[in-house]
Amino acid sequence: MTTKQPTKHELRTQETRELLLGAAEQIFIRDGYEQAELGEIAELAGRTKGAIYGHFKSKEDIFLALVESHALSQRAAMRKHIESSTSIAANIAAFRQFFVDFAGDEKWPLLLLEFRLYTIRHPDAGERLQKVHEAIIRQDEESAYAALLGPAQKGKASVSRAAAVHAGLGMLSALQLEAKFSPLLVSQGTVKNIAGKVFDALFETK
Amino acid sequence: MTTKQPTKHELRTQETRELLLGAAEQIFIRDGYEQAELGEIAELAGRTKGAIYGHFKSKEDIFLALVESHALSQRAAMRKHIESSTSIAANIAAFRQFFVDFAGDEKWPLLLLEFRLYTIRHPDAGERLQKVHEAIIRQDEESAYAALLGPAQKGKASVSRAAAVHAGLGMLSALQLEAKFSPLLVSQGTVKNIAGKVFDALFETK
Amino acid sequence: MTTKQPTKHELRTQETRELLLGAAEQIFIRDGYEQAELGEIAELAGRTKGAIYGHFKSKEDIFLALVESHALSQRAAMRKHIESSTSIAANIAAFRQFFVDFAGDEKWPLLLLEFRLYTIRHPDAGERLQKVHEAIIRQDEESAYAALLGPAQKGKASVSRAAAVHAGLGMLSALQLEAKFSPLLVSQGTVKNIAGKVFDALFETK
Amino acid sequence: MTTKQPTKHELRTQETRELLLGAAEQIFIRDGYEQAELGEIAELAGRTKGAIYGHFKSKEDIFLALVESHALSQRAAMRKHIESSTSIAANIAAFRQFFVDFAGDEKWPLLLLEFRLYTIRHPDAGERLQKVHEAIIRQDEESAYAALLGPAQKGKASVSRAAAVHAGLGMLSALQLEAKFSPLLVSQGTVKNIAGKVFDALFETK
DNA sequence: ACAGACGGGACATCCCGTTGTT
DNA sequence: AACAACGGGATGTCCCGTCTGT
Repeated sequence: MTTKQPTKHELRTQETRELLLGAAEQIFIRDGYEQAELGEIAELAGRTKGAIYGHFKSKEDIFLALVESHALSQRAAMRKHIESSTSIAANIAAFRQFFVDFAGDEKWPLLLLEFRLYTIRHPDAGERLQKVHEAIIRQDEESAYAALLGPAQKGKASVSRAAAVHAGLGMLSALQLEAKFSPLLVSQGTVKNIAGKVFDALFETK
Repeated sequence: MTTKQPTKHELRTQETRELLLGAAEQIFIRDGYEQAELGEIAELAGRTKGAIYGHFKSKEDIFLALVESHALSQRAAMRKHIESSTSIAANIAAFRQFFVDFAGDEKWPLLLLEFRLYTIRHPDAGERLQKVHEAIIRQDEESAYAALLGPAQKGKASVSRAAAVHAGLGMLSALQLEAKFSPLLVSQGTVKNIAGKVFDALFETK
Repeated sequence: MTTKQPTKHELRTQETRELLLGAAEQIFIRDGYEQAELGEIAELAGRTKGAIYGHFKSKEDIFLALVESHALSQRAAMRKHIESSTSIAANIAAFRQFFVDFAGDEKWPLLLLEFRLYTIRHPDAGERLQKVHEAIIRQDEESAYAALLGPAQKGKASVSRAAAVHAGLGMLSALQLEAKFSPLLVSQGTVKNIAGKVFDALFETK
Repeated sequence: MTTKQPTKHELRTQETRELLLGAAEQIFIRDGYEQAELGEIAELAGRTKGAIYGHFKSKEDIFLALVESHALSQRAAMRKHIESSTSIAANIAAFRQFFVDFAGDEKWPLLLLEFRLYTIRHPDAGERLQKVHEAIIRQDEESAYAALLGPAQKGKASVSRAAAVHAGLGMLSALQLEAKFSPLLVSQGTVKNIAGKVFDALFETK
């Protein structure tokens, strides 16, 4: 076996890291990046601030680690969905489902919004940001998406596949935000309806 | 007339208020609510913090006043657009134009996003928040929008007019955010294309 | 009159600055730079940490301001001493007195030692450091000191006037330190004796 | 024999201790006591903080152990020098050489300065401090030094042998500090020149 | 003996809002 | 109305020393 037995230290480390990221998720979503307090995150995780700084370099670092972790699991989930599919039409259907589910999620969209705002306002946050971007964005996106979903329509008003994915996810984040903002007007059901419509419009799937 | 002639003093006061709001706009958009510093706002306006507290009660207050001011001028502009229109089709066209312009604006969408986030996280912010909401939202919205744009489609997947307006504006805010986040992928031109598609999808105008 | 009446604000500012620097002197000397607490300095001055940051940019800044202030008053005092002197011999006597007094001072030597250590360990502390240096050190030192004290002896073992001044002040700082370290062995009287001997040796005044 | 053969285990332990002290020397000299980080010391020694706390009780303890170790080896070296000497004149010459070498050393003087400052500021540091003092200072110093160097001159301005030794070493520490502070003005060559002059002045050796 | 994780607690820094002044 | 100084209080960051495990 190449995987050696994990020691208790390693187990503890892993457990703490997950506890911290779990707590960070709650607090960052609830309070936003700036208002989130590391002390509260630690407390929620049953640890102290000292533990946070044993695992992460800074508040920024734990935030980015959280986004990265979400992105990776998100991507893995999607890959699984699509692996079992054989036709472009099926891919599109799977992708559509992913979109709708994404809009309906109450956590990830808000986290992504925070991340977008943070990134715009800290363009020099450095290499860590690069890694997170790579976890969200793929290389050579357009061809990858074209292979998945078929090429984009041609024409003046057409939108490339990659742009559609990005803009779509961004807009759906805001849709969930809106649902939280005016829950009476924009229910979770409405969110799903709208998400579907937007997907169809962006990817022009008759 | 109840409105008396403004004195020189009042003019000066009014000017300061506008200077402050103008500076606040820049700083709040650039840094976000939490990171924005009142000192910097004052400095940019050529005043000091004392001036801010002469005109506003708190940081929250100047932020909300800014959003309210934008909302009112926005609404006035739209009203003007529509007043000259006579048919529902023309209304829809005018409204579509408003949507596309909104998405292309580089300030107001970001401000609105900040406002949404702030509101969600400070639901008990009190009466000031109410006034701002009223500036953005109308009473009896659905019927107002229906009168303007015609009734929404019926059916399981249909979306009410009011919900469409809210969700649409929210999503377009995020679209502009995306344009700032990935300018290479989502250009300002793409923003307008997508804004149009989303409008058509939401309001189902063949 | 060119000097306009100071406002109460300016008076208060000046007073607070002096209070803070006075308190800083006590604490920095007693505890050293690292162990000194800004809170204690503020408290001793009857102000709060907020006040410190209204007057100085950082802990480093208040420390350097303190050293600079001391250096300037020190230099002014010496200049006064020497102005009234007419011959080189009288200058030397005045300088010797200054040396002995310096060694006997219980504050300034320790402050200078802290400053030396700080400077060595923070070579990149920037322009502020330059200003402080200029307050302590003169330009074109050698000729200035030569004019004051006569030229240095020639020969292999001779020491330039400027080097003698610097090394001398440094060593006397440590002498005072030693007096604090072993008060029984090195009394304040011994300090003055030794300071005189060292001066004579360095400046080779028979 | 009470000293039994060291086992392999004990050798390893001894080696670690020396590694740690070597690393500590570098870090304490470079950063000063307060700024020195135990983590960095451990890393430099190729160990972890756990190892430090296996060998020493605290940060203070390793610092004092370091000073003590230096002092002991220093004293041993000097004893060797002097053992081979037969006349007081030769002793004085040997002692002078020791002084000049001390001033030229780039480590021990700085360490001693740190120790002096630390001691002044922690007078109640307890028994550990006593041990270190005994390593540096001898009992019945004056008679010991008088035997070595001849009695001190009599007279108002005379300085006892013991005081001269202490004050001398203290001042030379600061001399090396000055060389690091203004290397252009006070070169290592100048340091040796001045050290010699100061020695002659303090011990009044024609 | 040594490694690694974590607690615990301190502290510089920051900035909003208040107070007295002009 | 506007300025300027200051209080007040929070919080990210840091690091020593302990404790468990190997």
